[in-house]
Amino acid sequence: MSLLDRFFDKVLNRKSVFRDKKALSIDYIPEELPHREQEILKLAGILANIIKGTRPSNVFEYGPVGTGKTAVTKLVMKKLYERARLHEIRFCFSYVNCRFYRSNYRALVKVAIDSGLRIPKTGLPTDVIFSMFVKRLEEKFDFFVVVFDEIDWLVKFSGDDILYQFTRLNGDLRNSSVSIIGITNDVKFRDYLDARVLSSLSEETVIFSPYSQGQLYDILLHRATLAFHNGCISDEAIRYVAAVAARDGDARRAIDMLRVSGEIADREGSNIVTLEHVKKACNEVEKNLIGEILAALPPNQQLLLLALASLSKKGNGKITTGSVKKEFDAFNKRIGRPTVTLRRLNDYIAELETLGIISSTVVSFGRYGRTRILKLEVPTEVLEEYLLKDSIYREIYLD
DNA sequence: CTTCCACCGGAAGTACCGGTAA
DNA sequence: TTACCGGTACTTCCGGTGGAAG
Repeated sequence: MSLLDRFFDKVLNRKSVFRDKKALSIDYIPEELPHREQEILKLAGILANIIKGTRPSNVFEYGPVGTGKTAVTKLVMKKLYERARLHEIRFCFSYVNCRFYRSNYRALVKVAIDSGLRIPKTGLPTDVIFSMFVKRLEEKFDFFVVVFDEIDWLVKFSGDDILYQFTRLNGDLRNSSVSIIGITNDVKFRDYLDARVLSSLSEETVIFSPYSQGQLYDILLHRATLAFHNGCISDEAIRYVAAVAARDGDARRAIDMLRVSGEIADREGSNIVTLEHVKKACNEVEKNLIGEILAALPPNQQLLLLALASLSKKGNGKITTGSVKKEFDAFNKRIGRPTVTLRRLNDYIAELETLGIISSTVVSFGRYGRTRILKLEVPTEVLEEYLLKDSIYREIYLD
């Protein structure tokens, strides 16, 4: 038997610590959501009107990342759907993650498709699709609920036109009705929303608060019993994850860490997930997060970060917009790629700032102008590790 | 007090792309 | 094929603006 054959056999025969890894995936929705009973009941209470035959209020859900907004909503919608079918109520819903459907047009198409219409991804005018959707509603459904998850992305990129249209849709509908659930974690979201839309959107509000360490422990324990074989994860490991994640009460990150811990244990051929595995996982998750973000960035933004890194390495004081622009232009010239205007560069800076990769503060030097002071929020070594994989970047960076 | 620097950031426009309907 | 539709990725234009210098 060859080396490889023996290796494959070994992999095949190796026992995994996982019983059901799906239970730790991001889009897994368990039947039970510990410590979210209040929120589930509140949301279900609002939507239960559908079973009774009256239109439920629009709902606005607010809370930081990883507090169960999406999970609670999906769970309630699923149960509601089953229940409505039981009572032969013509009910349908659409779940739109606005991070992916961030233009009015795309979001509308997603909703229309979920209502059962066959719509091309592009090419049709918006109002045509809207009237197709309205017709569909009148013909097929008594109730329709649209969930806009991460609704702030939609509004930020495309304004609130579509929300306005949806909120006033009920006035035109005779046989059916539409309700909207908006979900966000952006505190400032309310500021850039039209007052009319805001008031009709928040007929009801459900607030989600971060999990405490104890609550995180319960959640992790619950998921771990689903995902791991009995006794394949130590209690101290779970406690450690709960403690780390308690910093920002983010259950999604905690669950992700648990999954990676298990993968590391498998990789090392261990039959139990130990504290060591978990500690490694914490580092890996953190690093991967940054790496994935950096890799997904458009080349110009990567180059901007490189320019920033190079300037901060030279270390001659504060880095202003102007100095970055100069370095950025120089880099582009060396690669032989056209550069962009300062206006566009400002947009890059703003985008990188919302991603948390850089931070900036406006300062005034009086006579010597007003500008922004830029700072990298990611260690330069980490940045170099991920960006200098590209040989073109290496050439221009190491001067 | 006024000036004026070095930008900021909104609005509108341009070019190109992939798609549909007639 | 042509006339649209919407998206992306910019550019052009231009009216601000905090505060040291004059």
